[in-house]
Amino acid sequence: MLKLSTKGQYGVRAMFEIARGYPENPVTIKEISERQDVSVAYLEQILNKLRRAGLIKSVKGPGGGYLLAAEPDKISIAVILKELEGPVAITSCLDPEEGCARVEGCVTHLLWRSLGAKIEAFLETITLNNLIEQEHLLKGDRRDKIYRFDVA
Amino acid sequence: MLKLSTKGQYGVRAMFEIARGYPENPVTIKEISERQDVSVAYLEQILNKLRRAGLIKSVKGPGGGYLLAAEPDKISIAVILKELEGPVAITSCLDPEEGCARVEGCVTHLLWRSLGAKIEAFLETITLNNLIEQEHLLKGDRRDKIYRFDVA
DNA sequence: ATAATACTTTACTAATTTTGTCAAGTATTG
DNA sequence: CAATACTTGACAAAATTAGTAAAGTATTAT
Ligand code: FES
Ligand code: FES
Repeated sequence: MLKLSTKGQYGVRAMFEIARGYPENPVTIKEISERQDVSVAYLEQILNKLRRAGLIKSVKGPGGGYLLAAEPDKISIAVILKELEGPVAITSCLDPEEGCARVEGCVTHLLWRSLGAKIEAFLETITLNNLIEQEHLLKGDRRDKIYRFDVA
Repeated sequence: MLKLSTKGQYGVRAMFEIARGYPENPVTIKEISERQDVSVAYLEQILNKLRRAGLIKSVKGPGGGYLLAAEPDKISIAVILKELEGPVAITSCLDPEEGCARVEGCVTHLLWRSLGAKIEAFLETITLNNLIEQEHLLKGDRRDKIYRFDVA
């Protein structure tokens, strides 16, 4: 339950690859495709959304590619996912575009709202920079010190 | 993003109605259907799963219906949702039945795992009893004291 | 007994969402 | 001016969701 679509997952992984080129090194779709094992055509779709949202910039022509539009520690996972999958909305009653007539007096409504808020708050605390830090730890030998995103 | 299916939502709402009959008053599918606005046929499907999972008991014949199999404060939302929608698995890589070959060295994997763990932990703290408490507050006038499931 | 109540099970299907592919562009630079 | 690389929109197969339908079985009040 509570699955994330591949679009969101691939999007975060693509942003991570682009973040590795920050601040001067444009990363091509082809590179992202090879490193993250996602088709070029699908990535085009995803990166277009992210560019229109202003999260990345593109550089055309030979030597071109994608660049982060802000510092890696200023871009949260929450922002990326929201662009690709819309706001966190556990139930359609909570979706800004849908709503529900039963909200008043609905016992579960506040529960789902609270869960959504918790998820959002968590994803807002994680940035691309955290992913880069995480990678350094994964590549190093300090297994005992791996940063596990707060998992106890 | 991160939507819950209607099955899960309706399931929790149905369990809430059954909890109101605890410990001696069987609640019929028809009653649940009317109060929660879900078709009888669909509820049959949902309640069957929950019964097979041992969360509720059924009493046949006139005067029959469904009863909670345990105390309302012993049944968490997490348990209900797991029966109806399977385990929390933000990505298919985390799904016990699927897995992923890239797990080693995957930067985002721990992130999704951590998020899933947080969601699960939260849902485990909420019980049917909490929903009943919440209803009392909603019906009362103490708007200032509404229990909001921890939303700040 | 038996009729009424109420749960049980399986099968099926329409609608939606997801997960992509494809093709024909446009822009930039060496 | 050719190669590189982004850009856009249309389209479709596959999977999932959200139900409906029908034909049961079990129990009890009368
Ligand atoms: S059913 Fe929509 S808010 Fe509860
Ligand atoms: S892609 Fe499967 S674990 Fe990261």
